[in-house]
Amino acid sequence: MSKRTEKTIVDIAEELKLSVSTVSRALNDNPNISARTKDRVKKMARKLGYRPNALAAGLRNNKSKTIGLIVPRISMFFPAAISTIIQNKLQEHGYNLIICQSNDSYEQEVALVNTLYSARVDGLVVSTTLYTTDFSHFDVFKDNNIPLVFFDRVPKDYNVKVIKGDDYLGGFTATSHLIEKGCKDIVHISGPLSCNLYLERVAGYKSALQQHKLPFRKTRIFYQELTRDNAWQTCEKIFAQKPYPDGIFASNDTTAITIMEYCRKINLRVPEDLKIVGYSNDPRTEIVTPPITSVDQYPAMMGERVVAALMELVTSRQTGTPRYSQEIIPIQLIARESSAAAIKAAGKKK
Amino acid sequence: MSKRTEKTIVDIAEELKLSVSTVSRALNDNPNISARTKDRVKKMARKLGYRPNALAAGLRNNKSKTIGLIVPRISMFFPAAISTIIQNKLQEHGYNLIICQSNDSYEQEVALVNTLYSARVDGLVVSTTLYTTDFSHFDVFKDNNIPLVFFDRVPKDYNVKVIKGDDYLGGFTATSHLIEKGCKDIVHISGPLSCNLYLERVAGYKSALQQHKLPFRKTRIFYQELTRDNAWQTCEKIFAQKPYPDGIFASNDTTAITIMEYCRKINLRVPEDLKIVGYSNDPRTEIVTPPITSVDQYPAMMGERVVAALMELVTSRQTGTPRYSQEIIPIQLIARESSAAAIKAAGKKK
DNA sequence: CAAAGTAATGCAAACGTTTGCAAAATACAA
DNA sequence: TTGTATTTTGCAAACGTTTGCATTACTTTG
Repeated sequence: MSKRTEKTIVDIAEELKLSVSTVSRALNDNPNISARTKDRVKKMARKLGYRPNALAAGLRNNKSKTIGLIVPRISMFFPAAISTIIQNKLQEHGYNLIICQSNDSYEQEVALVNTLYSARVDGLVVSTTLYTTDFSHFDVFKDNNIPLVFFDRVPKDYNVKVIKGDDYLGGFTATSHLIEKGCKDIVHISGPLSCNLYLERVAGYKSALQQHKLPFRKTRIFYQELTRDNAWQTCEKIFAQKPYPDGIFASNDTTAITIMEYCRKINLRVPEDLKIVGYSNDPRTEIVTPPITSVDQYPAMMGERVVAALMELVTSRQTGTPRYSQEIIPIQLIARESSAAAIKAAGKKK
Repeated sequence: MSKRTEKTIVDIAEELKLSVSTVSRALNDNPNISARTKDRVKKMARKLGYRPNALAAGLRNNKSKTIGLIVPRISMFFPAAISTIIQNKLQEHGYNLIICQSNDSYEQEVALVNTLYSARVDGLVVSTTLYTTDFSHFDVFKDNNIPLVFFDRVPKDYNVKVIKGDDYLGGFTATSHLIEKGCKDIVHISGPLSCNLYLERVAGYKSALQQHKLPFRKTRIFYQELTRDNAWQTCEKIFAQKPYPDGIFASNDTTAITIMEYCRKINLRVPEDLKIVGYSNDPRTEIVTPPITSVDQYPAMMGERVVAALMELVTSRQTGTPRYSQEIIPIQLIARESSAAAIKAAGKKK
């Protein structure tokens, strides 16, 4: 149907016998265009069905009003929660968001960084792959002084803006909680240590044991991608022989939930025989029976801080070399039945 | 640090004493550029750290290699599941995806359509707001013959490509299932009828009742935004007076889960006293106790079909007026304990 | 009423690509 | 060697904006 119907500002200009510059300024509410002209231009724009071309403007201005986001997976609770916030906040600031998934593949991450750079995004937000230890593919952004913000899974030894949870404290708090509830033999199921945040949680775990004079044993800690399948297999290992642990601190909630299912299968009572703490406070932890204790990471706060940091960087682009800071978002342990003390739990179960 | 370091193809051209056109063609593997030149160009591009500018190319080619996606919320299971698939598939096709959330606000949806048009996306994928009944804001896309695909929440009486679940059958199957399990008085909690798919599920519900010679009563059906809070309130209404229903078909899983929590609170046994069926097969239905029967909508298949349809439209842009078709994705009832027949359930509960 | 100041508009270049057409370089044939 | 076919390269315009600077059109003031 409509062939070359794409109206541009030159169409408006011709129609009104004005110059394109005047039209452009009028549309952008430039102060030294008369009110009358602005009015005429806007009316005509509407009449012609004019639609601004962001590509052209972006090319000219060297800014796309678009932000890139790379997360491992948008279907996982924590990144999903943060992405939601980020998208909504950016929308308020007039930015579009290109969301990409690395699927925890380093190669994909590298490729994505490049295409997002090609798209000339005005900023990039990243939560890295589990296995990203080399960060040089982000250099393009740093070198060209394009706002770059990492959150949650953040780089180690790479000078850049970082917003992360308090993983050390999280690990410490979770473990301490189990100890306080009476656990003496606590297994920790961790993610791979290539990802820094797991390292910190492990440190917190160790530190809590030490502080309570409990022994740390290498055999009581497992490193794995925290999937359902892996969790099940690890359970099989753990419960292949006695003594069983009396507490498990899992570094994500999928794992915690799976452990609980396993317990049900082998008739181990939670929390009487085994206490469980997860991580992230996935809403699933609340609806499962018994509800699972977890460490909340305040995703909304983190998302808001990410956008705030990004906007700061975007507006202060020219102001010399930015000082890269690291922000720590607090955590909070949400105690639920899965880690309740023996007596109380027994009472509740009738 | 680096000031005007942005290298362009003209830098490459100058460096190599070639024309920009040759460089451009070389980079794009144009067949009538000699292998030797291609090689030289690519080497130099790498050496200079050249990065293609997609904005410039997009402006010139009138295509951005970017697709827009508008969903109510990316944190809800079903849209999230589909978005994941769509993003991954598009990535394979070399397209970026701009994901936007309407937050179920009609005004936001309109605004998003416009900004995505401004961004000159090469296609738009939409699952509408609950309250979108006027679709004229999508006309820009139709009129300019830009690929436009709707899924799940699709328009009524708006000639466009549509990929939807079999909602009538879903409603029918869910209701029939409850009847077969012995329910005689089935409540249906539906979304607002401004959204077509709920209308169809209601039709399925009615039709199942009728087919089994059960009476349809207006008072046994509720229309509301399917949130947790609303579900709880509706439960309070439903169980404010006897007779209680013996089955509830909820049009989403959040509602189904909330109903079950409510039952626990008022000591109503599921499935003995009340059987429940949800919709969408949210993974939460599986981990809750008892697990909840739900209607699976094959989100992966739907997402794949969306992308396939989109790509077809993108490639056949010039080929006259496209014939808009409607694709129906099948559904499948996943029977779980929440709707188990009386005897069996009693046995299982010990 | 002229001069000077201010307000409003226009010119033209630039942003980084791609591409139709023309031109040059090379290969082939007679 | 010349002419023709074929391969390879270059010219220049175009995509739709924005913006520094120049110009014109109005006001104001002495």
